[in-house]
Amino acid sequence: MGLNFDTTKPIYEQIIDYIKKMIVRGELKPGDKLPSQRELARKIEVNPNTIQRAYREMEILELVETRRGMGTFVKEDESMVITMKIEMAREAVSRFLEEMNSLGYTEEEIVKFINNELVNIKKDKEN
Amino acid sequence: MGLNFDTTKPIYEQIIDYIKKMIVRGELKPGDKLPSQRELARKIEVNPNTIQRAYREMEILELVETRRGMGTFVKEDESMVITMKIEMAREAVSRFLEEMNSLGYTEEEIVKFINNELVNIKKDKEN
Amino acid sequence: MGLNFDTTKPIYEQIIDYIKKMIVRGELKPGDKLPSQRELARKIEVNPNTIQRAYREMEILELVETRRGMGTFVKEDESMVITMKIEMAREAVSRFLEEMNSLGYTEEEIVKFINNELVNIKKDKEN
Amino acid sequence: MGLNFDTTKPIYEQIIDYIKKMIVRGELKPGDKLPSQRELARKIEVNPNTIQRAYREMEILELVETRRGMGTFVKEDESMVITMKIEMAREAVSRFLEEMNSLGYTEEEIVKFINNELVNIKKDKEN
DNA sequence: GTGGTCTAGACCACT
DNA sequence: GTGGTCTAGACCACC
Repeated sequence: MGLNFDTTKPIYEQIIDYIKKMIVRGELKPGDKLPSQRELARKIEVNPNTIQRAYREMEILELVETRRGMGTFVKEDESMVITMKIEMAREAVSRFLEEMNSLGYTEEEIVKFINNELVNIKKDKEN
Repeated sequence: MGLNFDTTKPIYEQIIDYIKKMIVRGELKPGDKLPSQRELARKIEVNPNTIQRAYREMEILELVETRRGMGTFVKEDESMVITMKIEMAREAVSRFLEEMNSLGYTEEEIVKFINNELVNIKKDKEN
Repeated sequence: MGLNFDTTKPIYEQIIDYIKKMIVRGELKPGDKLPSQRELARKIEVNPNTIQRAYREMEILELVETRRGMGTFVKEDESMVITMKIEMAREAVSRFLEEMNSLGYTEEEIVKFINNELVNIKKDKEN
Repeated sequence: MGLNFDTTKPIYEQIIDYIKKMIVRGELKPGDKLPSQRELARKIEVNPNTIQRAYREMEILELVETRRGMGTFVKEDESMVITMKIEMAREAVSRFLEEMNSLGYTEEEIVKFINNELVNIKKDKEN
């Protein structure tokens, strides 16, 4: 049946996603300092090593850079932010299209459906 | 930070989701027999009681009906299938819109984006 | 002969019936806490899983809601209580009419009979 | 909580009820012969001793009489039939009133309710 | 063979 | 403490 029961995402990946979203939304701008590993660990009640791993992976991906004794900073690379935003949006779209396909919707139906929903949401907001 | 690390879905819910999708896609039609609880348990290697729970919940939800000694069958209720399809699509759309919002996209941008993506996909298919 | 000898109701259904009646009678009001699963299991001497099943079914039916670590509570939905009361009364009436029919009574006779009985009961109470 | 889980009625009592209903409805008239114990046992797939017990109890209650070598017959006592019909109806009414009371209905409400239901049933039949 | 009920008990998460 | 999930296995009823 192709079922895959263990769907947990590692915590460090969830942290990466969260920080990437903050960057993409502009809540963390190029050059901004991330919270210190220890501080963040305390705040979200996670082992400091988990934060360490998340920051390390983001450094490998060149999203952030660590300056010894200074902390971890968002890279000064505006184009990276833009690329990342598009890439993450593409992934969201692709997951969404896959899911709608798995429900048996064709591309045309998907467009109709989402337009309908947006109209509904607008109406809701007006009231 | 509003993080919620435990993202596991219970196995029985994943089974329900999977079967609901099969119904919605028409791979299981009203009146069709589901695999027997024991057979499915062997196949996907979970305890028969877990399957039992999934089937039972679907029965309470009136998606399926069980006949003692005969098996478990998709309910003969075409309108239920249609309702379910729309409801599941709505949920998918809502999750998607939320995610795009969390990336900082407005409604208009989302529509543009998804149309672009669909055009890209069409091009890919043509090649 | 159409006889059906096995008339046992599952324990979990009997528990559901009992609690539904308490809700309908107002002994359990919307928002009230049900006894904890373990406490009730001890009290009526059944396995905690049996209680769990009864509570779970009531949750799917949206009669109660459970809050992790807090307990299980009657839903804050007064209209649900009213609907349930009427539905349960209808079932009782229908069972009764069926039984009277099986004794050979017509509708008119049934009405007469029950009115007579009520008069008798009133008299009994007065003495 | 006053719950009583074992609600099974002995099979021989269920058989007695069934035959009493046939007598009350006039499907078995005073003087009629009941099916032989062996025949009935085969028919409803029950141990002959169970039938034996049911017939024996009905004899004690003076509903039937056994004539050696001839079989078992409904007693030639029309007034007994009438008494029994009333008694069984009273029991049904009493069970019904009890149940409605347990749902929180007063006598007046019960009368209203049952009249309503009867009107509904009539309407259903007309269509 | 099928599903239905119930028990026993482990382990986890939330408060 | 609370409920939630899952496993293991017994026993029963229907076909």
